[in-house]
Amino acid sequence: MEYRVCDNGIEIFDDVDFCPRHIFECGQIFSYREQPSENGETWTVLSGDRKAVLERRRAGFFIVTDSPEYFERFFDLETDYGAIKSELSAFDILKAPISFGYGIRILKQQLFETLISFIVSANNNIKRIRLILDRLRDGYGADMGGYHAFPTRERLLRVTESEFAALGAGYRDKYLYRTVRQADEETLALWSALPTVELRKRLLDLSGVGPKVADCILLFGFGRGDVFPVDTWIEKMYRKFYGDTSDIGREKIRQKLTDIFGELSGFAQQYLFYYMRSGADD
DNA sequence: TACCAGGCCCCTA
DNA sequence: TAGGGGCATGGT
Repeated sequence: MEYRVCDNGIEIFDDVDFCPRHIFECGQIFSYREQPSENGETWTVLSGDRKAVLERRRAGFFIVTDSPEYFERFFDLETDYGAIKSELSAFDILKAPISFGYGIRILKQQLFETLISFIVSANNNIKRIRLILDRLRDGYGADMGGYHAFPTRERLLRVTESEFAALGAGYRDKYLYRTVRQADEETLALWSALPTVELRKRLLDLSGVGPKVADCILLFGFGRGDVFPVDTWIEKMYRKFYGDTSDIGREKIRQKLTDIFGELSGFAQQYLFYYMRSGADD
């Protein structure tokens, strides 16, 4: 994909392998907003303490930001999604989902933010996840002038269980309280050197992190493509597409799907998730 | 008004 | 090791 990094942002000369709506609404991130604008769509996205605004251009987009290099990595611009889609299109099950979510890119998000966000995501709906995480940013994140940074672990150490509950986190309050004490940004960064299987074990030791949440952190934070998060939507998809009416559990579904898609599991999963959740499979 | 949501924890057997 | 009840709360 053709793009150019400049002082005040990034020019994207493509609207096929890069679509903000697909990227943001496919469920991998919660801190974004669409604004009505004259020339179509404008999006704001926050990552850690940084911000970017995406504006429509004639044949692509312009990403306005003070941190172009950061967002070049964040949007995974160096990866050839055309090649990934081409390879995955060999699977019948993915033809329609890829056609539907053609502009998806897997974001490379902050580790601590991804950890906290996906603990909140468990057994929750996306609108409420966004609500809770917005409150977390506004309540405990540094004021960056117009928006709040994602809170640091240092700051969250001073948040009580009942304060987490007051954000609307419900019974996840204790998971958040415990995990903030179990994991810090530096340790998570060190874990980046571990192979996926070992790294997954470390994540599963954290409170509120089960198989599905661990796989999301591996995919959206650590950039591991060899994981396939299985949630309620993927389970529905699996049962429907493969006509499986047995009592197969999510762990076995996960094993089957990672066997099928290998190193591209995470990408396949994201096209399928977006397709299913949008109700486009009817 | 029920049922559901990008599930996890913890107790049984 | 596997299975299942319980769980906060907002969306639909």
